[in-house]
Amino acid sequence: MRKFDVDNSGVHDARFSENERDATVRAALRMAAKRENGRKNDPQRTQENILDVATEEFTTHGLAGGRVDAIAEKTRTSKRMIYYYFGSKEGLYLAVLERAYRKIRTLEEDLQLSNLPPEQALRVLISTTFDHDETNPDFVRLVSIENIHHAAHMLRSEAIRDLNVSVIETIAAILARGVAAGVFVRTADPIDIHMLISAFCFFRVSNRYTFGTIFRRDLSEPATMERHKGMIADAVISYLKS
Amino acid sequence: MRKFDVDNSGVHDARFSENERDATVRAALRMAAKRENGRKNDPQRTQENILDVATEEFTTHGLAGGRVDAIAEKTRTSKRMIYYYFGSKEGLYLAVLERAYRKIRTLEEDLQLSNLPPEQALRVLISTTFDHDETNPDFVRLVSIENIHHAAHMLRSEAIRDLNVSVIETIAAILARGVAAGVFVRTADPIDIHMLISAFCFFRVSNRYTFGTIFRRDLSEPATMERHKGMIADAVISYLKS
DNA sequence: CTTGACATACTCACTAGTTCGTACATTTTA
DNA sequence: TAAAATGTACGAACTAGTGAGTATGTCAAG
Repeated sequence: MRKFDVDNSGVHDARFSENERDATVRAALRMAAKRENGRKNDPQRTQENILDVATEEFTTHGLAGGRVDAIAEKTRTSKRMIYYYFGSKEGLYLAVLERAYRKIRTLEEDLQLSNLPPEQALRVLISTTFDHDETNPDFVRLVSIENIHHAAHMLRSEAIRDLNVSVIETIAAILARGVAAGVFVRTADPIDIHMLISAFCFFRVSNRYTFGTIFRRDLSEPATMERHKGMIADAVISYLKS
Repeated sequence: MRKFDVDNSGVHDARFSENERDATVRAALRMAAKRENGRKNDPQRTQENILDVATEEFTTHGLAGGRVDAIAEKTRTSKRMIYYYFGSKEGLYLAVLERAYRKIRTLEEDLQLSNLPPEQALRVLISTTFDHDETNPDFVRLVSIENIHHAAHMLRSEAIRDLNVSVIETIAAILARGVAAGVFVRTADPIDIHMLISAFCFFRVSNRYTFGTIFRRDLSEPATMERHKGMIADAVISYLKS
């Protein structure tokens, strides 16, 4: 039997209150002791398990292509539980999407860029964005899927919308400092710059298969990755300096 | 009897060979005359009609999300005809994909760039790519969908694979001329440059909805478009000059 | 510290509706 | 009249979702 680690750090913040979490942690410890005999009630683990499997299913087959039955089969639990916890296929998909976004927020949060010189700060930011997309293909695919569906589910989730805004502020600050210091000569819109960076990093992952097929090039090769990382950074910076 | 061949050598070639096109044009004219009374056999028009509707359906709902019955209802004809001509839902999807690619090839074919100075040639090429993605959101969406399906259908179609290669040759020539003339100082890989350009142009369209939702910005606004077009061109050129 | 009532977590089997695909009949064209 | 093109109706399989009952854990009262 497979064991699932119940690590999930920030995940339950939204769904469970502090009190409830304590209760659940205690419960989990109790559970851990007598794991091998018959049924155990472990809602947290069950939900995480469902979300893990659902993420895999939706990212490989899309929302419409993903099968609830297929998800159910791969979980430790049953289809009935999926509906018990998430209400519907769409509800499950939304939960998957939100969890993916939440996971990212924690990563993006602290990057001490304000004490670095502007150009270096920007390079670090670009490198971070690049690595982020590279190491989170699931997230990239979910966003692609969302776009096919006209971002319909995203619209319903404020949690997701009020995200990325901090990145823009970070970029705006770097650009302002750069111009003030005379390192950058161009005054650019921070959202545009974010898009220039994000487009390249995202595309490398989202279009990996078609691009790879057409040009017979493996974009996940380390050497290619490093070259691309350098290229996007140089392109953005030379743009701001020209 | 079914017209659809398993190896589909017959269907697509026949539909687009020069000889038959003339024949069909003549037929179409004949048809046009007596359009209002009862059923007319017009296979070409029927197929085109199905492909138009199917493109719309697949680009809005994806491959799995697209419904054959929905397509059939919106056509001038019946579901039976879809299977008669395309064999299966996947066959139809593949035909849609191939037609989209074919449409693009004709557009990309002749761009007389070799007699323009390198920098200007590159600007024209970038502008063309930009406009292309902008005016062909269907194509962009189909490619996105293909990536979700790991480019599985693209692999089966050589027609599609042997495309874009000409763009690379064009870029390679421009870069070589630029370096020779001393306008560009950096020797870059043409495929990388193509990716830098394509990523931005593609992303603007493919991620229009999520990006628009998060940053509350309409990417299809003319002013925004022009600014972006200038930005990607400047970024690429300043990169090559640095 | 036991009991039993209650809430939560969970199981099993089932269904209503959808969806791709086809058998069969018919009409048009060459 | 043969072959190609088309319309109608239907079915088998799949798929999202549910009804109804069971197990487990909690907690308060005896």
